[in-house]
Amino acid sequence: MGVADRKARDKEELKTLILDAAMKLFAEKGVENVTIRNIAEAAEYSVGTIYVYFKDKNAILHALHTKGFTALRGQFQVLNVVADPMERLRASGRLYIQFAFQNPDMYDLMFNLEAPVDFVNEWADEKWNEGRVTFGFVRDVVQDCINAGHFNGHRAESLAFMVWGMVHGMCHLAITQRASVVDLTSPVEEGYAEFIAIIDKL
Amino acid sequence: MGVADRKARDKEELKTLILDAAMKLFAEKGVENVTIRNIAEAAEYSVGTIYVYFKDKNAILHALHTKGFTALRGQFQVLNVVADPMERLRASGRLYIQFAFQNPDMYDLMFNLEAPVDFVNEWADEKWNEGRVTFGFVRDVVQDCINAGHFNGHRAESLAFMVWGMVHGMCHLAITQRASVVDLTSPVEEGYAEFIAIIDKL
DNA sequence: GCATATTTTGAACAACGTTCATTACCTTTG
DNA sequence: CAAAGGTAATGAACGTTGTTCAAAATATGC
Repeated sequence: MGVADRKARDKEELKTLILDAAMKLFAEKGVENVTIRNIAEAAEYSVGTIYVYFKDKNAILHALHTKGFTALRGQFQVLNVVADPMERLRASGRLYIQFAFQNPDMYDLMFNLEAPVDFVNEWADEKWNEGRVTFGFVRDVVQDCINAGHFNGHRAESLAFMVWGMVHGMCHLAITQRASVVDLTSPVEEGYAEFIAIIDKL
Repeated sequence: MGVADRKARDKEELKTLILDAAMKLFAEKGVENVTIRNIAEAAEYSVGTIYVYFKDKNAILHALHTKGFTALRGQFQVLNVVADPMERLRASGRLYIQFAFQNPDMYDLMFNLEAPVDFVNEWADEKWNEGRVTFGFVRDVVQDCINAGHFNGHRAESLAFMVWGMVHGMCHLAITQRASVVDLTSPVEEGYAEFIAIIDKL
């Protein structure tokens, strides 16, 4: 096997090597069907080595989950060039949907991974930073819209959560196959178009 | 143990007995942490008996998932007494949110259970009936609103999906702890209030 | 070149979902 | 009532999982 003929690699690289192998397998076989032994084989290391670099399987899932939010946040940065806040809001939703559909497995990991006991404090107690920053971007966009005179009588925090929930909800329903009961060819796109039409009328 | 001192019970009842035991354990320990052996012990039967009544563990999850949608559909029926379609729409969302928060484990099961291979046809190919009927209720409400002159220029199917996505998305984020990054005491309620405010202005 | 520290290994363990030959129970018949 | 036949319940056993850890391999320092 490949275990024999591999080169010496830097230590920190190994962590990302394992993560890359895991992510690749998740995309191929689905998160549920990937074992630590699979990951070890794909990374060309033994099972024990995986546990030297990651406390347990959940730590791998959690690392990928964070990587996903970092990637999404990075994509959001690009939108800062859009001057008009309303257009920036529209584009945020479009980009979010695009991200979800281009990385459905990653998306699934980012939102269906239940907070493991080890990370439960990091989750509930103010410390889930990637999520905080990513939502913060959306809230800031909404706040900019309000400052520009839109959404009269609405508050940024709650309105931003509604928007996040709407876009996430449609993506989640689609990715978990629940949108098959909707008689549309592109439910998420068409649903989002309804939202755009609504805010255009406000 | 309890296995010895139990009475003879009707055959079809045993299936629901097993399901009730499973649901109870899910609520107590979380879906992930419940084993077939747990369920068997709670139902006071042996492991093998579980497999007489259910093909495998997924069949149990799928049965509960369907039970959940049936229950939700039943709750929706009550709303038919609400004459005004717009008020019925608002009430549907409120009831949906209430259902999700009163049965978070059931809700998790209903939407996070990935379509098992055995049921994949039932899902994708037009046969996921409980879901179809439940969504159909929402679409009909929206259609009634349109017929009554509201939501000018919108289509019932896509608008209904947007609404479903919004309410589901907020509930899902809250139940999976993601709403902790939102600086609100009741993110879902306040987010839904924003939606109500928006449609009141249309 | 030897000793020490670090990294990698994979056999072993407990617990899981699942199967199936065996046992226990119930019903029918003479 | 007793024997026969059918149905329901059983739990030991199997393969696979996540995880551990003493041992082996490799790298580093002197």
